[in-house]
Amino acid sequence: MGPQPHGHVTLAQVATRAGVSAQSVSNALNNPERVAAATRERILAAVAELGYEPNLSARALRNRSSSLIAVKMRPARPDKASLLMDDFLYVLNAAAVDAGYHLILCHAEDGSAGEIKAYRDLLKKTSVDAFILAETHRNDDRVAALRSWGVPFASFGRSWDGDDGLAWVDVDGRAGTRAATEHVAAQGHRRIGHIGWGAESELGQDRRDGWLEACRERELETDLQAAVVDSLDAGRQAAHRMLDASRPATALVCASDTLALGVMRALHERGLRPGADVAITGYDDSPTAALVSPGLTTLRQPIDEVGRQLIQIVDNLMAGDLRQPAYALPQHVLLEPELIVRASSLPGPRTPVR
Amino acid sequence: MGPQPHGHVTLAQVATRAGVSAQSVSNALNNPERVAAATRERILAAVAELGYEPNLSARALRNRSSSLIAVKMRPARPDKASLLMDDFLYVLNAAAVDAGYHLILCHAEDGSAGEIKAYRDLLKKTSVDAFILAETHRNDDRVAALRSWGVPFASFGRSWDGDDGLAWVDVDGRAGTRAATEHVAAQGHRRIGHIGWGAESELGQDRRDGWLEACRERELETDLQAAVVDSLDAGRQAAHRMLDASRPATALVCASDTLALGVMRALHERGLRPGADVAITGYDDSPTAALVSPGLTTLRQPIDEVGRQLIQIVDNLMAGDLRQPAYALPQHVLLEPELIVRASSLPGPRTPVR
DNA sequence: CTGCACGTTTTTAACGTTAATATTTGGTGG
DNA sequence: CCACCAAATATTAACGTTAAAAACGTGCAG
Repeated sequence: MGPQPHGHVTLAQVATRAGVSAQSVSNALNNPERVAAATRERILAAVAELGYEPNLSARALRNRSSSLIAVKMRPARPDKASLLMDDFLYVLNAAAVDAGYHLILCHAEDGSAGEIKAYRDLLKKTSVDAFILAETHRNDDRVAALRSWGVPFASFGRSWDGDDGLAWVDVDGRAGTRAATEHVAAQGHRRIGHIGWGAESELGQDRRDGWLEACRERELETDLQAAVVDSLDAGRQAAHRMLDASRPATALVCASDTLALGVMRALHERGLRPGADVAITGYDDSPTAALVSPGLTTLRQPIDEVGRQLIQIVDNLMAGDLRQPAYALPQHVLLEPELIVRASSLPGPRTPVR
Repeated sequence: MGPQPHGHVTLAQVATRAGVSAQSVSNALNNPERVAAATRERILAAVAELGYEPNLSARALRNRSSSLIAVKMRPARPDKASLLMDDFLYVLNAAAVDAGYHLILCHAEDGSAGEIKAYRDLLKKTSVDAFILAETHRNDDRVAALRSWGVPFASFGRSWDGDDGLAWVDVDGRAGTRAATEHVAAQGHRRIGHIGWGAESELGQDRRDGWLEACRERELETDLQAAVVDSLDAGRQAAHRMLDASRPATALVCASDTLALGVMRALHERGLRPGADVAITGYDDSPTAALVSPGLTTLRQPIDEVGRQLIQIVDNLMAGDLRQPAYALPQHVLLEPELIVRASSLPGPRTPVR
């Protein structure tokens, strides 16, 4: 009585079983209101009995839509605290499956030429329905390309060039860094430095601004700042500079966990203790942050929510796509990060007891 | 002169352009030897000119194969050093794309019931061509299910029940732990403890065996061992126990970076220095290992190679599938991990200079 | 009793590809 | 000059689904 061992059950077989036409079965499943209640029940019984599942290839061909959403994989740089890509993919996929889609991975170098070609190929070949981008920047080629093709897409990371047509979900970096700065200020710190990224990074500027604002409100000096690349060693060297200053930093707010871990390395080299001697905060709540000793105070991005929202946006776009090709319903979602306080920013006991 | 703005180019359009039938175009692309050289060139020119890319949905429907390989995403547990899933997916995807496939993510709880149903659904609905599993264990339901369905699949992680029909790629955990043990022994350590996982984990036993062997060869005691769950806190507590022993450990070889980081936490709590006071080694070379201070000595798994091999195996299986349904060409690949020596296992300078 | 509208169901055709089969072409040997 | 063969190309049909149009009652107003 179980389902067939092999040879996928088709619509036609279900139709025969239920004594109706194939189209009625299709309707019963996709447009239930079009078929009479009694017939519908009979059909659904046959579907359940035979264990029918629609063949997505056929449906994709017929509908010109694959229910696949493409996401780009980035290589995990060895030097960096894994940027929650792992978690992000997981929640994104969960949300996608929930909404009836599947995630398909896109492979391309970060260089935009090959990347755009990869997108186009994917689009032409597999009929990918939508794209999820991460880390868009000013004048992003990918955004231009995807829009010119009329494909629904959404970005994790806002449009920095004030492009209202772009749908995005982002996390408020300024508010995050501000919270971290206020937190260390509340511990009594007055010489609070910031280690972040160069001016070419809009994200970096945003995070730095939060520190600037918080310092100005408290009339703290803002001379201790560094704009470096995102690597352990860059953070380490910047920390050494700020600790060698005539009036050295007692707290360092960083734009990433990677940089903060570089600071910890510097302290380790100087025989100083994170927390007790110098307060440190990072950004991202990478797995590493919870695992180092002492634990790293950091900002957790609500990626579950980011994932859900992104899928919802492309889902909407795909529905709306039927009426308007573009700028139908631009959506922007700005979420708040959460400050996770660990020992790296607290004076703590001299010799902690277990 | 560019390709059409929209409305995907079809085989028929190329055929018209080249003045041949659609089938000839199909042949020119898939079975070049069947068409005359002159015609082939004319066709390929038309293909290039129109920017034709085959529609994979149509091809999937016709061929009953989607060129999609399913991989399961796991939730990244907060307590764990990100288990290289990120990197693994990246290299796996790169290898897949290289071989003409795409990776599609599978979502399911780890509980086997729902997971198998998810696999089956994917198989029925999308015509997924193959599966990649990770961390198979003894009497794995998934292996049984996939085999019963006759789907090609390969596993990252060997078959622990001596199942020769299962194709797998794995990394030699025993050799890895042995290398770590020999490394600390070479530093002069004589009281070398091991913190690993319980007997239910075949992987854990394998890694422990490497430590046991290395100790026995050197006639070192093996009384300092702990079998715990894979969490920071478990590692931390086990470390405290081994340091409280009457003849305490001076080196701790761990089955994972997570456990090793727990040991570091314990040392931090006791005011001891990793490397200088107690040598520590981990396993996996998670991003965290390079970022903590001091850096964590650990074993790097050659995941690039793992990814390539896995894809090659399923690729072979899919080719061979035409002749033999199963046990056609079972493949087993055992790779060696690489010991990455960092400061956590070295006596090092008392106060390192930058 | 005819005609018409409505709710329900079936038929037809198409999405783009390719295996299987059929047809054409050019060349050989009888 | 015809029969025959091989190579090259064309035609047919099918993969499973669904939009669109057609067909089928059934009830109701004229």
